[in-house]
Amino acid sequence: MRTGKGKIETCCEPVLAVPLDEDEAAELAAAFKLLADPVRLRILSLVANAPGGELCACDLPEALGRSQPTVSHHLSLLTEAGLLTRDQRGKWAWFRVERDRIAVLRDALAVS
Amino acid sequence: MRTGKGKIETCCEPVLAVPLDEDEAAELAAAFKLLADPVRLRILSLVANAPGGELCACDLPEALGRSQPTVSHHLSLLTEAGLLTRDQRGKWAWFRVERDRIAVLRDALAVS
DNA sequence: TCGTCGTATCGACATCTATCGATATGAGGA
DNA sequence: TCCTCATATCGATAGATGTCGATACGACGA
Repeated sequence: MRTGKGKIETCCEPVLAVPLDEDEAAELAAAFKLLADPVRLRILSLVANAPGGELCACDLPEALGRSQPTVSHHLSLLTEAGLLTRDQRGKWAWFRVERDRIAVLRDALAVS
Repeated sequence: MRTGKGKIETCCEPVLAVPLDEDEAAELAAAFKLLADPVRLRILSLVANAPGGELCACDLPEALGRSQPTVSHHLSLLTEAGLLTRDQRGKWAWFRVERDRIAVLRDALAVS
């Protein structure tokens, strides 16, 4: 059974260019599910726009108005999927956006 | 309170280019939620690749392996959001993909 | 005015998930 | 070896949602 977790694969023909079979659809849907949450979108946005392109996890609970466990949960999902990469430095965890992964999802929505 | 329903707006700065505020994030998340389901992705894919770019709702329950009420439910969501347009012809409802709307979501994932 | 058939709505249910408090883990520093 | 603090995990809960059977609606044809 499908869990919705795990890395986003190179993945999937463009939705509008090729008929998707069940498995491709499930995989793509699991990927978009990660973008289907406002907290996760803001995490991606905050990290991408942080100075140097990286952000410390410690800044997020306040920036997002969510508890530390909640933030940690979302960071895990995004990192598992490969949309973020984690760099542990001493006590702090720093995150970067993996733009190639985002591009995969973007390309799946190719219009022409 | 936000329902997640209703039309996708012109909507939203690119996630990676501009820090999203809460409202923008909620709106974008609601939009991606529509793509976060395998049945809806397959509907979009099947309609987009149908001859003439349109498909009769009557073909979908069998093609998707879902009940007629379930298909109807998903068609409603996609149409409400403006990702599909409906054309009633006699007893049959025909659907087209609104590619401009898809492009809005695609552009929100602009990488560079 | 029926009957048929495509589609929509309703009600119910199981599953999923975002959330948080409490607690565990683990790395540094004293 | 403690204490501190950043982060992860656990357990519980409330709300969302995908699904279907039953039923209502509505257009067409006889």
